[in-house]
Amino acid sequence: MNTQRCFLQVDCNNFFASCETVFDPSLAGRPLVVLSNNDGCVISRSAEARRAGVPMGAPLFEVRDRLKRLGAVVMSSNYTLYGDMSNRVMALLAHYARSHEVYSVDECFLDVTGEADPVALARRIRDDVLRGLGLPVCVGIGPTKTLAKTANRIAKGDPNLGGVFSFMDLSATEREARLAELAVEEVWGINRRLGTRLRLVGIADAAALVRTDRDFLRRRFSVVMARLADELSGVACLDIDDVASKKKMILSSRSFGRKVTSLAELQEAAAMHAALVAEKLRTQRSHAGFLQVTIRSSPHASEPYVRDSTTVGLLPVSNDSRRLIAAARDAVAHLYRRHVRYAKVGVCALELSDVEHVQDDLFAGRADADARGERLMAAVDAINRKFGRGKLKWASEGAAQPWQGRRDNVSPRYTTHKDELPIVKAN
DNA sequence: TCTGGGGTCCTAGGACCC
DNA sequence: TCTGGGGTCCTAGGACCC
Repeated sequence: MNTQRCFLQVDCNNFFASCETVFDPSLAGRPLVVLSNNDGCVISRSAEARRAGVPMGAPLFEVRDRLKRLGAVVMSSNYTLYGDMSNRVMALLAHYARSHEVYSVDECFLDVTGEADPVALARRIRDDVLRGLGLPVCVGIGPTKTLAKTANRIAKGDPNLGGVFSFMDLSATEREARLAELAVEEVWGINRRLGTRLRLVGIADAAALVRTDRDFLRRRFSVVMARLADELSGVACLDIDDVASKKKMILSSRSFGRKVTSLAELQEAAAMHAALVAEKLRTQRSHAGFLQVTIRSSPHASEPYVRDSTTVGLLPVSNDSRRLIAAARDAVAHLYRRHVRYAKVGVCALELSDVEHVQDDLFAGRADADARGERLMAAVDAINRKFGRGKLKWASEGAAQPWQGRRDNVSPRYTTHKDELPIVKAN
């Protein structure tokens, strides 16, 4: 017998803003926004800020007056806190299903195929996450991942649903009616550009997409679009990806707190990113075959936009911070142009391979020849794990780092740093 | 003055081969 | 005068996600 698949999609509401509120209850019920790195844009809003019309993604300088009028709280982002809370949510969710997929920092898919009452399970999950971690979540349920995702969107949009919506027991007519209410741009995987192209051929809502001939979608758009239509129709094409696969590229980049014109400072920043990339490579036990370095000015400034990048091969492949730093510094020196006001630098590791499967190079010798280097990196990582990232730095990263971004109002790292634990006072 | 960061997948088109 | 065609591999760029 063919059991119908059943997926739950759990998504934290306003995740970053909610994390802040958990540890500072005085924020509850107030308009609150969390900013991107460098205090640039709004990337998370409390329900109150959303209702007041603060747009997602808006640059701070454009909405600053409005936020002030609203009496809104404006926070810098605290990824240490959000990352730790995310781990706690995911660990809890893993208990409810035979397999689960951590889809993003605040989202998880659960495979609960065979579950007798998925709606009851979803309500229990909601209660447990709220009680255990203080975070509100919505749960979408469907026979495919895309329908579960869509159900979640419906649950989020209608307060009467109590945070849970299911496609499982709807008749074909009922399902079609729900999908007809969903603009095509609101479907997972369709954004503005694809939405515009779909509308040009008369597809304006999710129900219309389901009715469209798959061959046409494949030819006119892509296999992804045809698969999307299948998924929305209840035919499961996507499965749970439950083995955390290794990254195929690892990058680190950041805007500067102010424009940078000196080569020395650019190189310091590039060295810092290279060291971070190397550390991430070691964490997932990979070597990089190539390093790509990009430096650019601001695309918003009045002066001409400059964006230069170069890719250098690492022979033999490596995850040694010193080699990546040297390569990044050389690359920056090569790309650097005088008089450009640089806004950002990024370092990206490509062509990653497992350290367990080292491909020896005929000319460059054995990749693992430097056992001392490996021990050194292991020691550096151990110290930084124990005492906090960045405790041990490379001299070429610079000491003062005047190019670092702004973080004017960052909350304490409540859950990961002993000296920043929240203190509860009892009267 | 001030506009994020880290990823994945797919396709088109050129290079190259026979 | 007439100047092939089909297959594969690779890369850059586009589009999307959160």
